[in-house]
Amino acid sequence: MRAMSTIQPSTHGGAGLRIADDLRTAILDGQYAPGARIRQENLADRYGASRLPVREALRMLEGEGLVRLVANTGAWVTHLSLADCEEMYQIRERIEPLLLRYNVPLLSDSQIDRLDALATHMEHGDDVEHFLALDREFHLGSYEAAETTLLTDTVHQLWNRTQHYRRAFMQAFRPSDRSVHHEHHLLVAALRRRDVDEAERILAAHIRRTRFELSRHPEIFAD
Amino acid sequence: MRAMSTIQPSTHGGAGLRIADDLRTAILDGQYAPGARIRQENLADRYGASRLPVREALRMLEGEGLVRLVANTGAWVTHLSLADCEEMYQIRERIEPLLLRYNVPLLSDSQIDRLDALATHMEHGDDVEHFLALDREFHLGSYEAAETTLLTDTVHQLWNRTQHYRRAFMQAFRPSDRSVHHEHHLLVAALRRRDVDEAERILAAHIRRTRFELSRHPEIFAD
DNA sequence: ATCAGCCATAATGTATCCAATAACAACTGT
DNA sequence: ACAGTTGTTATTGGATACATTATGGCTGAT
Repeated sequence: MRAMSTIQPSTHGGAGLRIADDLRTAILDGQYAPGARIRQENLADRYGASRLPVREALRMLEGEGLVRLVANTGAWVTHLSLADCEEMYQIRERIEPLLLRYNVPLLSDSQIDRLDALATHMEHGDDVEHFLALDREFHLGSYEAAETTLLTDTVHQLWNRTQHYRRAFMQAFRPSDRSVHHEHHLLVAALRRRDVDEAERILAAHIRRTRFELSRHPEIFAD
Repeated sequence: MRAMSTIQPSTHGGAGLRIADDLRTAILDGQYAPGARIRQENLADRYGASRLPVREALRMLEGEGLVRLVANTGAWVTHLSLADCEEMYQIRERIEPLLLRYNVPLLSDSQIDRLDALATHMEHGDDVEHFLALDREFHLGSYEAAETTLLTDTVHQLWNRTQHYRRAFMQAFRPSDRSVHHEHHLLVAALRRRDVDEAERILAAHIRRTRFELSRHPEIFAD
């Protein structure tokens, strides 16, 4: 009846998934802040569906760590503590190099060219959202060649779960430090040489350095 | 009508969770083989509930990777390929040492005593199920001291997702090789010395060796 | 005899309705 | 005035009923 604006339920059997996809995007875009309450009925009529597929969507996103569900109480966008976030960065530091290792021999020259262009493009321009998008595209792009499934999914989830705090950090501090870009270019160079071990080292250091920077600004995680 | 034996629905608001816990246990116990179809209605009247909480439970287990859901089609116990399993072992090889690192300084002497006893107990006795349970208790027990959340959960999930293939491997081959036990004892010794780096190395090697053994028996993953 | 297409059946997806829980506010008693 | 309690309301949890989709068997034609 209402909210038929967005989409008509022409396709049966994927409502929960569609809602989950949309809600995920909304959370990652920052339209929902961590800790924000999610009301089932709101989503239900926003998507012109009943609360049932909404609940399924929430369960899916709970599995991805983006949403926290409490029985008989409600749903909230997951809120991370600094300790949680550091944990995730430590995990990333260990498994992203592994994922990169899978990819190094498989990345095409043109894919590497694209990464190069992204790294360069990222250096110029001062819009936070733009930087976040390019940075994400750069790193996840370097993982696109291999057909790993679980590993790729895990890394994507880690990026999603920390997305908001990356944004908060960038918005608050806009580091003048150019290390990020140097590391990106070094990484591209190592990829060109197909130097797996060095690529792993650079990436691990890149993530570790980011973790240190985050740790120095615990106020981002203040409730 | 039946199955009111187990629990009366006195508690409102946790049915999905209860079903998920039960089903998870059943899958890990081997009562459901990988690839087995899961019928919503079956579970529904087994647990004396409607299909609705069953679906929630399935979504939860899907998030944990134990179940695969296809829209309009059904649910199956997740089936892993050898490549998938190797991926998981490679991830384990990288992050379990990290989790162990968190724990080494926090494990109490009595906890280490218990690990020691488990390692010894595991050596004698030839029941596969018993070995699996003790091995799991040993390793996950060595991760119980730290209050890491995401990392601990991830490791538990990896253990759960590979549980069936560990069982299949042990049932099929019962390795006469005693390396497992030597590694366990070496690990306990390193923990006693609070030698973090060495403990990490031993654990990584332990997991890596297991991965190699698995790789030599692809027939376990034959459909 | 084999394969394509159709139909019947069984299982899943969704909406609506009702029950139960929890948060909140007003009230009463000390 | 304050705290404990009770009632009210908004929100979530679950069951039943119905729509929709996939699947397996059957029929018929080539």
